[in-house]
Amino acid sequence: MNLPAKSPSASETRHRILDAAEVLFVEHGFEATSMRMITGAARANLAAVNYHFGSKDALIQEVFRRRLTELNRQRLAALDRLEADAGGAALKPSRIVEAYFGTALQLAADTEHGGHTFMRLLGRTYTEPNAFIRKFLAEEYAGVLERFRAALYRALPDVPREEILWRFHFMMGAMSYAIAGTDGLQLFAGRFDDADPVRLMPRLMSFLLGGLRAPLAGFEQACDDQPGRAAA
Amino acid sequence: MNLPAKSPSASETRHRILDAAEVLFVEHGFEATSMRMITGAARANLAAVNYHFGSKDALIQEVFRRRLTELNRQRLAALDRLEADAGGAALKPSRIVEAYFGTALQLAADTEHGGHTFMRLLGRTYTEPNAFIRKFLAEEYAGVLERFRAALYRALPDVPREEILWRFHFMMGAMSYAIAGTDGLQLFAGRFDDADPVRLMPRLMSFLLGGLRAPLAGFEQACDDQPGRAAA
Amino acid sequence: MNLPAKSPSASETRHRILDAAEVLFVEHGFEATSMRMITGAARANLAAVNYHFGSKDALIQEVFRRRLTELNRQRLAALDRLEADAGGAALKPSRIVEAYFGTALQLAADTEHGGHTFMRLLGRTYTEPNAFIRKFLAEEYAGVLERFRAALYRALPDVPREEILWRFHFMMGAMSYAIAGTDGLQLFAGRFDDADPVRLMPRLMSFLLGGLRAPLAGFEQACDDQPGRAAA
Amino acid sequence: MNLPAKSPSASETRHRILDAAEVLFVEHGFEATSMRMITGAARANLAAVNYHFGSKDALIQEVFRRRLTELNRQRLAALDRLEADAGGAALKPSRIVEAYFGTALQLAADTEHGGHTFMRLLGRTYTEPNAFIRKFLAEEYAGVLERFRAALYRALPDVPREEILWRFHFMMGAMSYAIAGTDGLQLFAGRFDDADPVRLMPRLMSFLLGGLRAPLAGFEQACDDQPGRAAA
DNA sequence: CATGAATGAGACTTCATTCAT
DNA sequence: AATGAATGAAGTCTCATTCAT
Repeated sequence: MNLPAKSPSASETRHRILDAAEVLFVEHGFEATSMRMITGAARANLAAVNYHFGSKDALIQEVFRRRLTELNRQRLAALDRLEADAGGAALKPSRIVEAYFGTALQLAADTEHGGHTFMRLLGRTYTEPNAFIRKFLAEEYAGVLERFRAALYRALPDVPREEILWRFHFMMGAMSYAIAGTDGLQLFAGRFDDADPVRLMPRLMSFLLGGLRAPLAGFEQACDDQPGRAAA
Repeated sequence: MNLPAKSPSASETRHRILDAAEVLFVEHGFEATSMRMITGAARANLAAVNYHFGSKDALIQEVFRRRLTELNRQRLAALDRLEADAGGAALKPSRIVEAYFGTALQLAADTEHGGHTFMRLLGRTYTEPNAFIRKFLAEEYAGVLERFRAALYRALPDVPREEILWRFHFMMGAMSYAIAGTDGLQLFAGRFDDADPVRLMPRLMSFLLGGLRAPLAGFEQACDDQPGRAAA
Repeated sequence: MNLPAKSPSASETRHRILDAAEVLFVEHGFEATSMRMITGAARANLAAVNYHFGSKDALIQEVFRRRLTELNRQRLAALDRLEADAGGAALKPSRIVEAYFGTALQLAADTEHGGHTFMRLLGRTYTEPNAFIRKFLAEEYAGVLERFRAALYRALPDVPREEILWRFHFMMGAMSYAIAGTDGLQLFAGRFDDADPVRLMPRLMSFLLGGLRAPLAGFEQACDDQPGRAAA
Repeated sequence: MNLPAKSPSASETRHRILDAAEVLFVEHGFEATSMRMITGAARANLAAVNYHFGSKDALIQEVFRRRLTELNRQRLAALDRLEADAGGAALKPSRIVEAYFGTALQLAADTEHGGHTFMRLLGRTYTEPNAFIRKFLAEEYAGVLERFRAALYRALPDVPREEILWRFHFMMGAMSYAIAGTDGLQLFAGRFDDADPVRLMPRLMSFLLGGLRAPLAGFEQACDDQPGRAAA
């Protein structure tokens, strides 16, 4: 099984280009990655990108589309399952957050099929200056975000909706940076002995939910300011 | 002090270039911002950048240096004050976080003198792929981070050090994205009626501390999963 | 005859390519018309041109050949008829000019079957810099021009032969430009309310014959310098 | 005198590029002339065209502008002189034609400073398919043509204005082709022993005026159909 | 008879940088 | 202190063409 696809319609070159581009985009960024670098790494002709995708921009778009379509499909499926299980009752916010960020973290933990690579790329791209990329990313996300936004509104009826959006925003930032920034800047170079993406999940999820549950205004709650110890 | 800058070494052209570059770097990124764009916006000769700074990379470095030096000086000063006030006792973690992130948020709230612009740039740069930029940013931060890391270790003696680093990491991500991503991707386009950077501060701070205080492992704490209401 | 073209050698794709190429060549020129444009407009595969014609140059050649062969056949037939009618006597120069240019103008008046399109293309091609095109056009014309040159020599025995050639040259220029330039440059934009190619014929023919009959050297003939009014 | 201009502001490279481009455009056409060919011939760097002109199109435009401005200035000056001499009386049509076409032919006779080269280029360009070139040529000509059109209308008050425009059109065609086509297609290859552009002038002028004076409609005027012999 | 995939060559343009002035 | 001219390298993209199917 898993024989190399010989069918020309599956265009094996096309896939090699997408894979090579994904890796190089993470490593050097979109602008600094030249078509020559991509086709070189993909063992393809320089003109192959334009032949298969039309332009560099279209290639970038396809790199995202093939992964995001699947990721967001899984996110929606997870949310569907939650709602089906709840049977009309309001969902627990933590479950919603898990459905959204857990799915992404699972993809980020996949180091075998490029999932980790892609999530690093995606994390960085949220602050991408290129207008074209921003635009189609927003379009690609529109549907999913709408669903999760509505779910959170229902789950947190007493929280001002604007605050919900902000916290969702903060959570996305924490996750993006956690994934994209770790191998990048390495501000605490050498100190992350354990950058295993698998173990990132519980750490990040705990942080995110802590942030989500934090008191709404001000931060001078009477507390000892120490992380709590989870009940076993 | 504060003499009228008559000195030719203070070269007004130099400042115009730095200001123009800062704005353009935020808008288009480093690679996509050409020397022509910079010198054009700064009403300077194309060769002026190389004349004043030596190279594009050196210009980038200087754009960061002039702001980061001051920002990190303020951070250290805030930490010094805290420690002086505590008189040898352990600091409250929330105060440390305030000293680090509050200072940055104050700069981000300054829309008059380019502070906001710079913080957006800085936020994006944490995930910058360019090796040269990563390297000097790490150097620029080394001292401050060392101090704050040590302070947090002392303030949270019972928390595994690795976990402290991770949470610091998550907090930086949430802040960076909150500042850099807001005007960028706009995933929830049009829904942020209130993107005022001044009001960002309490919101973000509350979220960060919530994350910092979250239970360490797992997230099935017995709680109602709702954000708390701060005591007045 | 007129059997339904079932023969595969008549390949309908071939004709669609020729028709599309003719139109595009007029619109954009040879160099600026790519094989993609041609096969796209002809709803054919990109490789179809090379398959059917061998190369782009061969296609260009065929676009001309299929029309020129017929046009020049008609020209020769008209001249044959004139000579047959004259029964050995010298021909009137105006009849010869009519045989040559009138035939072309008739083709140019055919807007139904691409004749107009082709004549615009032909008109422009007389000044085509491409060596290959010049060469085969010259060959294609060699026979016809030889016959008409000889006829004019006979019809105008007192006029230096060099002058005859020059005037023939001038006439071709006037006609080419009249056909090719009208829809193109439009120097007098909007002023040609009547660009009907059918009505072009008498106008141009009158001009050509006026030029042909003009005094040979100098131009200070005693005349009122006004166009004559034709006798009804 | 005529020392090589050392001043950098006169940018000698710029002129070399313009001269080289003019020659190559005549020889190969705009599309088939690459920037490499131009800068190669001008002994300049490949980037020099973009530095001095901004783009290939802008270079094309400048090639025309520098010559056409002068040519049309001379045409207007000639017309001004005619009108001044006439002192309010109507001009002879032949004088107007001389002012317009004679000036052009004089430039075409200048083989020393590229005038001949340029006129061949100009002649071909009247049927140029490239929309951009057509547009700016039309603009460049607008003023001159307006003046000459008005002058011809005044000089030929009894001739329908539309007919005047057509004949002007025909004359431009005859001239363009006479200049541009001679060295090009060479339909009568080898037969023009005397292609001397200086001697072209009286020949063409005679033809043009013959066409201008031709009877207006139909061409069956009672005449012997022979070119007249000019009165000495 | 026809086509999808692929390619080598070359197109125009832009880049950061240098240098003489 | 500053600049206009110039350049080598490299960018993306399009070209006509080929070939296995």
